[in-house]
Amino acid sequence: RLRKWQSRLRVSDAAERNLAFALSELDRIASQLKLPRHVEEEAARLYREAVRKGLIRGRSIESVIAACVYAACRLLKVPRTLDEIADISRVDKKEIGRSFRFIARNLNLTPKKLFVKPTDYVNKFADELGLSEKVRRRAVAILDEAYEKGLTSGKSPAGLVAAALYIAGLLEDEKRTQREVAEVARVTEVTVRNRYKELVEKLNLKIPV
Amino acid sequence: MVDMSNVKLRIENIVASVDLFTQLNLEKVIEICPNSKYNPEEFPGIICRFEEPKVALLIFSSGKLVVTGAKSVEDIERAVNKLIQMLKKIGAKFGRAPQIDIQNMVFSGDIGMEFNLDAVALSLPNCEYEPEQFPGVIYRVKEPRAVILLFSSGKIVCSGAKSEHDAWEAVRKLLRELEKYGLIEEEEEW
DNA sequence: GCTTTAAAAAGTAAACT
DNA sequence: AGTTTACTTTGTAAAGC
Repeated sequence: RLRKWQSRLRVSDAAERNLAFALSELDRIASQLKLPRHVEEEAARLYREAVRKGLIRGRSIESVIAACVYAACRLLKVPRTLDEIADISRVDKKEIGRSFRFIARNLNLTPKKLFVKPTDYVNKFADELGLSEKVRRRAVAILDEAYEKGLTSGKSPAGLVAAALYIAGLLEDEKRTQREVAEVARVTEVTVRNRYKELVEKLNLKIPV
Repeated sequence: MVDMSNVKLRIENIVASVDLFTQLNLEKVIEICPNSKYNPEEFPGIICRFEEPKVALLIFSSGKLVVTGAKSVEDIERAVNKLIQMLKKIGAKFGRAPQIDIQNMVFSGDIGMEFNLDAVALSLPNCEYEPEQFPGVIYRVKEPRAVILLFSSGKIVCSGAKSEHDAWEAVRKLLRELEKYGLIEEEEEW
């Protein structure tokens, strides 16, 4: 009897310790990424639900916390790339991505709920690049037309937004280099060039020389 | 009725497990396998490649094998028989015919139509689509058990099926779902 | 869970020219 | 700016850590 009681105490002790560790890790990530409080709270809620459903089994607490942060950002439309989260997490991007897909499947986080409009990324990247409202609107128009013409399926949203901002910058005479847009979007210059090439060709854009 | 007349499937890879029902001394086996690799510290089996038929074999001391890379079941049988002839030269005894089980067949294919994967992900239940991580929609079919990767070009990859018939059934089920959610006839309405 | 093996899809990354 | 090679995803068995 006493033994059983003690083991239950031990189990809840471990569970509490794990939760405390998880929440401190969440705090660390949230403050470094300067996430709004509601995003951090949503990530904590997702984590508790994941624990309740036994989704942590076989995964590290850190990868699940990072995955919950990414999921909360997507759910609440607060753009953050997986790379930004992976940079400050101890686990790599691949592992966080796996945990993210696993919790998304099991917490019914459908693609619809997780969908973030390219527009939201436009504003985030444009903020970091110091681009005007005019350039942002032009970039969104380019992205909308690209979507209508079926040029976006399967492509990295970050890469598309980076190229759209690069083009919009050229068209509105607020040029940013490929290197600059690639850096804020966390994609390579080659990806910016590839998307740029396709958008300019298929949307018949005239780039001023 | 689902129209499968424009759908194509092609075998790309077959994985089979084999039991030779004989214990093997791997130290002796490596000496007769030309292009082979054996590092028990990193992997317990011998990794051996045949050029004809073109397959890769994993050979274990229990006498069990894994044959991968084959394009037909016949290739697997030929590879197993070829290995048995080689093993006989180093004194291995075979009292009965090997047991071959097909474990996985991978197909590449084409549905013959382009897709707006955002639209597919929004309406098709139980699918995954994370273009930042992988360009295709991942769709799992329960019965027959298989997974289909669907790309915007309409090209597909079907893996996990245990027969060509199962792969076709899995693709048929995906098409039924796509049709059910109005994702098939689209062509202009992106 | 991991280790190793095979092959395709289409996108992106890393390393070069 | 563009090429080559390599890696992302899916599934599967083997023996052992």
